[in-house]
Amino acid sequence: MIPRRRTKSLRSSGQERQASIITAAASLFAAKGFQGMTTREIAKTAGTSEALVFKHFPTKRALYAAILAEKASFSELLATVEESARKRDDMRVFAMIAGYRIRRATDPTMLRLLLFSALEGHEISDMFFQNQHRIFYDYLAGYIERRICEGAFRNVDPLLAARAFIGMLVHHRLLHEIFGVPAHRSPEDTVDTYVTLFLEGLRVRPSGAKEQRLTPG
Amino acid sequence: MIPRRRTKSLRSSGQERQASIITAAASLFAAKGFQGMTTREIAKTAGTSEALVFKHFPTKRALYAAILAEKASFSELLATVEESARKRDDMRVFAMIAGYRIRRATDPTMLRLLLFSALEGHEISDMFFQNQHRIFYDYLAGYIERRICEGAFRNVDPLLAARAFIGMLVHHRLLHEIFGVPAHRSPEDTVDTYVTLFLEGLRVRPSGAKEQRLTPG
DNA sequence: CATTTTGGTAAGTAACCACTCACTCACCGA
DNA sequence: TCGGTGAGTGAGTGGTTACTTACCAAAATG
Repeated sequence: MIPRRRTKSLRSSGQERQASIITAAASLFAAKGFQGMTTREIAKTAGTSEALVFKHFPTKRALYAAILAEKASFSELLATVEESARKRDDMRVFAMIAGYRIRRATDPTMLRLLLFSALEGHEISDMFFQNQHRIFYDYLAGYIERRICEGAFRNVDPLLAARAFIGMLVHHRLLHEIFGVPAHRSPEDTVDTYVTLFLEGLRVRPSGAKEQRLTPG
Repeated sequence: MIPRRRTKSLRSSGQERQASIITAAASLFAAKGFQGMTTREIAKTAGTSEALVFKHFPTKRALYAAILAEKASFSELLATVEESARKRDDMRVFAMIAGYRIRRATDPTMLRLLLFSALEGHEISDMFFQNQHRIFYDYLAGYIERRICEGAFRNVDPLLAARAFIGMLVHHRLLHEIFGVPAHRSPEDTVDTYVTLFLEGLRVRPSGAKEQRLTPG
């Protein structure tokens, strides 16, 4: 039933082709958006004909849906973070998240892909964001909330705080990957600056020195 | 030379029409992007014919350039902020910037416009970012740097700190305007949370209580 | 009033788009 | 060896796109 090709053949299996089409389409989509890429380009990039693309995917939109369905989740990161979270090692928790997003920035095309799909307003984009990203914000907000209850963090809205932190990181990538702003600091320095800035803003102050007006008037 | 039309006429002046075409094109561009909007739609939205659009703008790209050229600058905001900056009223400086971007969020289409143009990689987008946004980051970084020299802020990279703050705000708008996340706090609360979080992270700690380990181990 | 200028358009055109069709050919089981 | 099946394609199709052309009429000008 399943064709086991033991020797090299001139033809690919259906799954191989399908994967190569998705890969080609994904890179084109990240570069040009849904409207910007043509089915002819996709076929050429995938090394096949346009007709074959439509043999695998009934419409261009269906191909687009397949792209998003294939894309990564944060489960890998969350599992690693969870360990530091149990130890209440705030610095490490946030540094890992920041490092994951800045240093070895997942897939450089992911941000473009996500933004394009959101801007162009495809329905699947919502699902993508709800399933992949909300859990991430919720996890982080949950951690912050716990630390507030434990008296380690100041009493702020946990979800806003989580978004503030992710906001620093996303914006950083936005500037670099979308707007082409050059990095003027090493990734390590950058991660350290953001994490320290955020944690210092969140941690409770030593008691007795509640207010410190720096400038009179 | 200049046609002074004292009575209503059936025809608009060149400048009026040009403006209405740009307005129509801008809203369509923000909604669908450059590739997503068609010249036919632009004409229909502007209430004229397609041919007239091309009488005013030689190509679709030229029209796109006109859109970006028309769009706002931050000079208004910067002038208002400058007053609080002279008084060294940190809270107000950052609250004004945050309020400007969150409460009465400039033009809700601006962010979409900027992102679309950056993603689609038009050359004019670079110029737009360089001229309109860099000065904003540089101004904020300059203020932070001054406050560091004065001993009010901790010694962090001023540009990274500025980007961190703007990042919180941009990300906030991104979630709401692009990804459709509902606001669960009032704009005032949101601004206050972000500003406090950021300023607490930036201000120097009261001397004598440098380290406060909250959790042993 | 005649004329020039300017605002405005209907009706194209060539190129390009997503998508289809009729067809060939490689491979495999029997 | 041979027929069936799925991989693969060249050459379209109708519709849409950015952009043109040829022409018209309302003002402005004198």
